[in-house]
Amino acid sequence: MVAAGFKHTGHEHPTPGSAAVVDDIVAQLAHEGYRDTEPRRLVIAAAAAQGRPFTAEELCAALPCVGRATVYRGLRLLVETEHVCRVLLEDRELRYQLSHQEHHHHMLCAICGASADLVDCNVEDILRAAADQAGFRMSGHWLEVYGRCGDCAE
Amino acid sequence: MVAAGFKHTGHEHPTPGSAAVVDDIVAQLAHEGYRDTEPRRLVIAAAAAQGRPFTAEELCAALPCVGRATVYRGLRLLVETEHVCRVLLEDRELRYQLSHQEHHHHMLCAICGASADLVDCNVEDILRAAADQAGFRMSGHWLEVYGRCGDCAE
DNA sequence: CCAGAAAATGATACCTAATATCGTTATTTA
DNA sequence: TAAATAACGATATTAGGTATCATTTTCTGG
Repeated sequence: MVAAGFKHTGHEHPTPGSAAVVDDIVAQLAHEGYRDTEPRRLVIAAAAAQGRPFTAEELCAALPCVGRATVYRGLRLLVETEHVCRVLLEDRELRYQLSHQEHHHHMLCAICGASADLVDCNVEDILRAAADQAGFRMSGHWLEVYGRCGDCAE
Repeated sequence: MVAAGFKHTGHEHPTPGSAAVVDDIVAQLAHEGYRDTEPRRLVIAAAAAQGRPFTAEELCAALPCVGRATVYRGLRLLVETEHVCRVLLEDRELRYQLSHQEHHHHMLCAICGASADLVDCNVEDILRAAADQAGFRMSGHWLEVYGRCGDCAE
């Protein structure tokens, strides 16, 4: 999963995939006033269990005992609270992924669907400067990078 | 439309909005084997008449005499032949715009919806380098920049 | 610990954007 | 100018996601 040569910084969860991740996120949500519910925990656990970016529908399928609307609501909440980030495939399919970093972008493998976080690339500054040149004040951006991961590059 | 300080390079169409733009594109399409049809011309003309990025539905509404499917097909063809580019809003709404450049990105105004082309920003190189670091071979990317245009910055 | 307030849930209806189907029409070209 | 085929358009269908709302669960304060 973790490609060689990239770093993790801050905002880490305990050993990914473990129940501790769920507890951790639930605790942070509680701190913001969101209740600790069983369906919500299931959504978080399922999200954490995915090896790579997943769709909302995949999560629904993985959680037949949780209502569709609840899965979608759960994902939305996790995105808003920045525990999950959204990634956009080349065909505009929307996928989700547990977030490990503050702010970052993704490299997505077109073959196997794996993702790697791109950190410490100062794209923002360059974009802001380019925007300035066009007379715009930049407030946000959407960036995805596509390619092949080391394993699929053959 | 054209914000101060950005350039147009290559792949230009004649005076935007004019019938010449339509003839120009139709001619290029003909060269690639696509037929010159009335509905297709209407789609191109309508696209060229838009002042800012537009949705497929907006074009359908602007062309009540052209079938929905034809509008969508026409747009798809124009995107494939790179006469039209797709832009993605922050809410993932897909819009289209006549393309004026070879390859470029867009700055989108969150207030008025205007767009400006970002050219000559060497983001690609930086991304490719960052991808390399993550062990990925980059093949493409999706980038949109959001903010406020000069007029809406107040 | 219990009751009430509020939040969350889940079944389902609905919506929107887009594609697929397929018989008909228009455009080429030989 | 006729045959081949590309394109069209009406419509059905799909996919992804949101809205509704009655019911259930969670939390809080007494």
